[in-house]
Amino acid sequence: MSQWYPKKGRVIFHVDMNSFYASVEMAFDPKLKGKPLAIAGNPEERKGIVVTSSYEARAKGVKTTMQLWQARKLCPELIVLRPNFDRYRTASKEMFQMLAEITPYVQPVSIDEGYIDVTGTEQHGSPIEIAQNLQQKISSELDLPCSIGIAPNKFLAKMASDMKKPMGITILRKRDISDKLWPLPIEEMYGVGEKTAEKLRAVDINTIRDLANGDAYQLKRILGINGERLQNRANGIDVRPVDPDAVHEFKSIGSSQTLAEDTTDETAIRKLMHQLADNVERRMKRKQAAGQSVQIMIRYHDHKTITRSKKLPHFIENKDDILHFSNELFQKHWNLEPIRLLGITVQDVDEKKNLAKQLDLFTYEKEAGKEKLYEAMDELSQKYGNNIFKQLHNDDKDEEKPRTSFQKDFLDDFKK
DNA sequence: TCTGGGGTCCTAGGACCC
DNA sequence: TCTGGGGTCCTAGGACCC
Repeated sequence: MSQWYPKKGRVIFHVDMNSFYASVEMAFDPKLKGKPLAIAGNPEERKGIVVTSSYEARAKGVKTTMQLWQARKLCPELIVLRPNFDRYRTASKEMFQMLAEITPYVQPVSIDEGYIDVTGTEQHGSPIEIAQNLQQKISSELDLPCSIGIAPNKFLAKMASDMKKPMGITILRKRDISDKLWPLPIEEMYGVGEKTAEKLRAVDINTIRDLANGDAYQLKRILGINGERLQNRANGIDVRPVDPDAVHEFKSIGSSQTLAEDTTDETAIRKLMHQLADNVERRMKRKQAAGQSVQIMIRYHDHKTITRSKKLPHFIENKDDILHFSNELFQKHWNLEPIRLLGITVQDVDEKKNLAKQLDLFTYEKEAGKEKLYEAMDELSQKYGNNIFKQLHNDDKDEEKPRTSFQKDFLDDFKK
């Protein structure tokens, strides 16, 4: 966790790749350039929705999440490709590598966008020069377009990168807010979705300016803590640091899939559960992670969706365990109606190297002595909370009683 | 005719403890 | 016997983002 204290005069970039999947395909096969292109799932399995489309397709009205048949109606010459995630991951990695050459303060937020904090990197030139060089490098070496927002904080940088696409560079200083940010309709603000926009419109807040100057008390009443946060952002206030470690602090790993058709067939359901558990296990292995809760999701024929979860007394990482607890939840909560989608997610996930540190505490005591152990536990409990020690207790319910009593002593001490 | 699949964060009620 | 207040954990659901 980087303790990068927000300070005055930060310079933050938000780098946003333009129609990323479509652009990668065009870089891969230049014959596609200049043509209306859509990346979409499989239409036969009712996943035929547009994930990304090129600007040429957008000009004809093609939009993300649109059904494929709709898109084809709007644009009969549309070229449709299935996604090639390996290609996108490779391109993404190379792009982030270029960001890392400028500064170690790189925070990826998704496969195609990220923040960097370029404060104090004058040796590379002025912020605008750095941005131009970066955009040029990504374009010439990867053949990919991007937009860059330059601002004193993350929120403004994010809004700025959205203002000029494709291949834009936009500076949004505090003094530009009134002219550039405030005129925008409220739903264009990052963090304001459909529901929040409805609520705001209902009290006659229609632009970001209205939000910035709105009644703080009223906002808190209708949006809770989020009202305060959104209003701050509308006023250009956002102290969140660019955190390079955030990418390692994942909290859940899940997999879900819509069935080819709604079903009550237990064989089909079992097969899908296996697939999902397999998928989750594979990705947990890749990340060297284990987790302590299992959640299942069931979406029924009528789109009604439920989630059911269970916190476990120990960490799990294997397919057998994932499947076992998922099945348990499923059997208990399925209402026997036809199912459209199933999902399995492992939550309370951490990298095993961190967990190993916890489990090794008692070896550590023997080697380093009690004083050192107390320090280590102090550190761990501050990071994870005291309940982490209860897990150890549950793990060793039957044997190793001394551990349990030791913990109790420790926790008593700890409270004093 | 019903928008996929991967996530994060927040809320709210009940259980439980002090 | 009923009376508070404070805090955390667990679970389910909702909103949002890409």
